[in-house]
Amino acid sequence: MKGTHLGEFEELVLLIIGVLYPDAYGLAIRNEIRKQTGRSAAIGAVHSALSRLEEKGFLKSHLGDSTSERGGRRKKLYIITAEGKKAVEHNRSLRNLLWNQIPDLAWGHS
Amino acid sequence: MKGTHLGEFEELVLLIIGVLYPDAYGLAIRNEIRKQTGRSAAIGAVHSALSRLEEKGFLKSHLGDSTSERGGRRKKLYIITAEGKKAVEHNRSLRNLLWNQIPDLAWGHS
DNA sequence: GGTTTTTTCGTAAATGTAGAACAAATTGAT
DNA sequence: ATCAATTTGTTCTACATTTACGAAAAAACC
Repeated sequence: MKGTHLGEFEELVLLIIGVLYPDAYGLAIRNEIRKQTGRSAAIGAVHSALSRLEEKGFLKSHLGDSTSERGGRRKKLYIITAEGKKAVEHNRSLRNLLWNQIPDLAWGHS
Repeated sequence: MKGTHLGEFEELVLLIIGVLYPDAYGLAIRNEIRKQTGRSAAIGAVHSALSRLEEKGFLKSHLGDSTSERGGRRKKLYIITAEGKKAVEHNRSLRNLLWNQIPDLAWGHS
């Protein structure tokens, strides 16, 4: 499955980076995940997902300006690549396709 | 992450089971995945996802009729539970929420 | 017994989780 | 001005869960 698919957490991170554009970096992503989903991801989890996504070509990174205000290391900012967009859209349309083929009866058995 | 989240492949399997209702079982699921997505999943991968989904309470299984025609073991048929439905819908609405917050500019950098 | 269909089992690889260790930038004290 | 303390952020290391693959075992029919 290497390199080809988007894991569940990876996809979440990719979407969050879109929401945060253009100021998406590790800690901000972690905070936005908590804010939007209530899920508390460890910082290491976020960064390892980021590395994998960049390896796969779904993200690109660059260092932020050094003109920060209050101390702290420079941010590593991430943006979505064309490949990343394609992957997210592919997932989205596939799920919609399947969703529409599911008969009402299939839902909700106890 | 145990028990709480729906992995990427697990979610796909869950949707396919809906599409196949009420005749979803291991091999049929494998074939439908190939048909709908072009992705060729190993039979073992499908069954291990099924086991986990059932453990998590997202699926329920029962053995199919023994009135088969040509030899072959009895099928283990799967249907989605109310919990399973809830999980899929939760994922769906969360993604839509995020999707709608992504500005156009965020997409498609090379 | 032999064949067919399907599930179960064992092992390996990729992804997800977690937090400590390390690094760089600012602040404040001397 | 220099240096330690603080703050903010990333990298590293270890382990758990999920996904992948295919051989082996089961069950049904001839």
